[in-house]
Amino acid sequence: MVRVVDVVVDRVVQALDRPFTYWVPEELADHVDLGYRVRVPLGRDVAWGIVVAQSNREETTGLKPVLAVPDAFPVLTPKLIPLAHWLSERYLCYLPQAIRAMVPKSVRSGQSKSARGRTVWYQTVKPREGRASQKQSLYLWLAEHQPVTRQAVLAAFPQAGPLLRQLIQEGVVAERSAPREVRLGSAPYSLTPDQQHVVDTIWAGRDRPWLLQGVTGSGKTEVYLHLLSRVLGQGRQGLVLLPEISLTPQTVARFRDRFGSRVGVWHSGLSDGERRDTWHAVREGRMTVIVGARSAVFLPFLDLGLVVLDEEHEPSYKQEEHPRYHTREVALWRGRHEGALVVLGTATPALETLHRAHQGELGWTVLSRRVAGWRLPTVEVVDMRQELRENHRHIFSRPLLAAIDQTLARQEQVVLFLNRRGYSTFVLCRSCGQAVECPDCAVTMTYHQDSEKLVCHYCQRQQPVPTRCPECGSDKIRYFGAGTERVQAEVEHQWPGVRVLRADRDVLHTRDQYDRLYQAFLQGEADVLVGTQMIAKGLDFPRVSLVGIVAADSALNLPDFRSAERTFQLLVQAAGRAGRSERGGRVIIQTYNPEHYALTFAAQQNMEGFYQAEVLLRQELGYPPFTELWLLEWIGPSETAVQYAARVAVEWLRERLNAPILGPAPAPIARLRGQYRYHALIKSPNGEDVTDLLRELPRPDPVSLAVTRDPYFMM
DNA sequence: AGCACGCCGACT
DNA sequence: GTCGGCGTGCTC
Ligand SMILES: [Zn+2]
Ligand SMILES: [Zn+2]
Repeated sequence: MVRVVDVVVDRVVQALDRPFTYWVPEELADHVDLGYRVRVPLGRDVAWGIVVAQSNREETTGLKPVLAVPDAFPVLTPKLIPLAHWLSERYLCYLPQAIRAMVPKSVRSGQSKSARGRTVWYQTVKPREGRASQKQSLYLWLAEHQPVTRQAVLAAFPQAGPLLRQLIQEGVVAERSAPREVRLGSAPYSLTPDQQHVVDTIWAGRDRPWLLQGVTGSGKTEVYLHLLSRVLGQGRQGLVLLPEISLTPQTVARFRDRFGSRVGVWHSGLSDGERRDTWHAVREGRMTVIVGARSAVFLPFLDLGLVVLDEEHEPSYKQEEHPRYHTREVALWRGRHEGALVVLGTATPALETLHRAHQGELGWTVLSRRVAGWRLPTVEVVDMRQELRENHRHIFSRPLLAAIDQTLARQEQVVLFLNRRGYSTFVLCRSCGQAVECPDCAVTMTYHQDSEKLVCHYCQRQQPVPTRCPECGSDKIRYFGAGTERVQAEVEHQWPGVRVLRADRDVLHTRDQYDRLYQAFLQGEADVLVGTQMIAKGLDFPRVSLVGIVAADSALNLPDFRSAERTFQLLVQAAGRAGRSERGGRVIIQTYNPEHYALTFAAQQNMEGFYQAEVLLRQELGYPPFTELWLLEWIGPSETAVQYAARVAVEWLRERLNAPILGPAPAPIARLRGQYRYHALIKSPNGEDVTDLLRELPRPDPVSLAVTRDPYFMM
């Protein structure tokens, strides 16, 4: 009998999208196992691959041998192998693509085990004072990142060798062969009776996934912390997933304060060394709590007991590159297959999630009261059409102007939301009516006053601001559609001396900058914060008593069946930033559609009312959760070729599929970066299998086709 | 995806 | 004569 292994080779092509079988030479037999990386011959070439199955055979004729096994651990832990298959089937991608998304590159292409010495860990053991020096900054870095391996230290400080030795001699840093718990964390806070009830209810029903629907400010994080304690008490591990933007030092600190150095962080800003250290610590069970962004859902937990998906309605949980998975679905998969409790937490559940709760597929528990002393804010809707009719054309309505006045007079803070960056969203010629478009995209360019440029928000292309119309040469150029820069300027103009901060992608590039701005506003270093949706999430500003939503309709008119849902969620979440203290709060929503159900229910903070209205529409129009959507996008440099490919493919599908197909039609953004784009949307009634057909779909060469199951971005 | 084989045009 | 263009075919 000869041992053979099935290997998925790391080449992303249709023809190699299946395992290949190799025989295992005697001398490698002890080193190769499920999930291990292997070097294998492939044609006349040699390639990397991962073992996804193994067995024994009598004969090895026609098989080639495994050439080498570089690691002493599986890069894809055996529990995760079925997940790779599930991802590639469900989201229609190649297996190596799924594996690439699941295993960090620093692990996949790490040093071979022979080259990797014994792992040495460094931890601070005493505080150290000192002037700003190389040595002191190394110490501070260690204190912040500990426990860290030597590799990680050297990655951050290439010259750290001698300094490390000195720090160890001073006795402020210790070298260890395994990290020791430096901080045990504090005892749990006591819960409110509501929170206690929720924890007990979920724990009693932990054999199934739960929706925790808690109004903004109801203390969901405290519930997560208590559930984590219970899971850790069983000797298991916990994962808390957050939108990348919410993964601030304060958030992490709340978990670190409770659970000490057992807590690890996972996000896109980690260095390769940090990533590899954390990955191994999770796999070996040394790290028991991970607070992380989307991709943390693939970490190789030894014994996963709890997955929390906070702000579960957030669209950023949908991956935009292949495999285009939804973090919620992966979290639920892991819960099912690894026996972990899954908790989906939010004030404004996704419609699909709420539907599952109604159907009994999810346990459902509610925190309907804010923590002691906080009241839900009062919400007023201002009809901007009426303002216009009464000849008030300012971007701030009279009620909002008055409210800002009063709030500033009381020395309280104001938050103003607007979901558009820049100064003016478009630039128009008054003579010929032509708006300035991006040369590469079929969209108008946005005027940015900060940089004094026109910017395309889809391809980042920049242009000088025209003084004359590029079409007709007229100098009657006008600016329309206010963005955050304009709102900031308007506040500064209207209330001279008032300190205004702005939060959008143009001023906040890094997590650090975001954090500094948050701290500054929290400390009262400004009176008004103007921002995009990046400040609508779980931020906690006790001194904010007024939230103004400058243009509630901006998401409402997007060509997306979720536009009402998103508007509702954004309004409720934004309103939740007001009144996070006993001071109470007030929210003013400016809109041109005051009678739209997304607005009326948001003004009432009425999730259930919105759900009932929206679910009826979804059913009538054949959208999720009543159908499964597949978005097909054809992209290429020639419009006729793209259109033709789309038409042929959709015809081919219509001959074989009962499900309704919308399109093909030019995409809402018909051209992007010089490429033409056509869309079609399959509305598959739940159950009909579209996957196999889509796999066989003809794909003529010069046009590329991307397939997205359950699309979230349909532009 | 890589890599080799193969069969036609213009180059040291 | 041969160097190289990229069409076609294959990978346990
Ligand atoms: Zn563009
Ligand atoms: Zn013009």
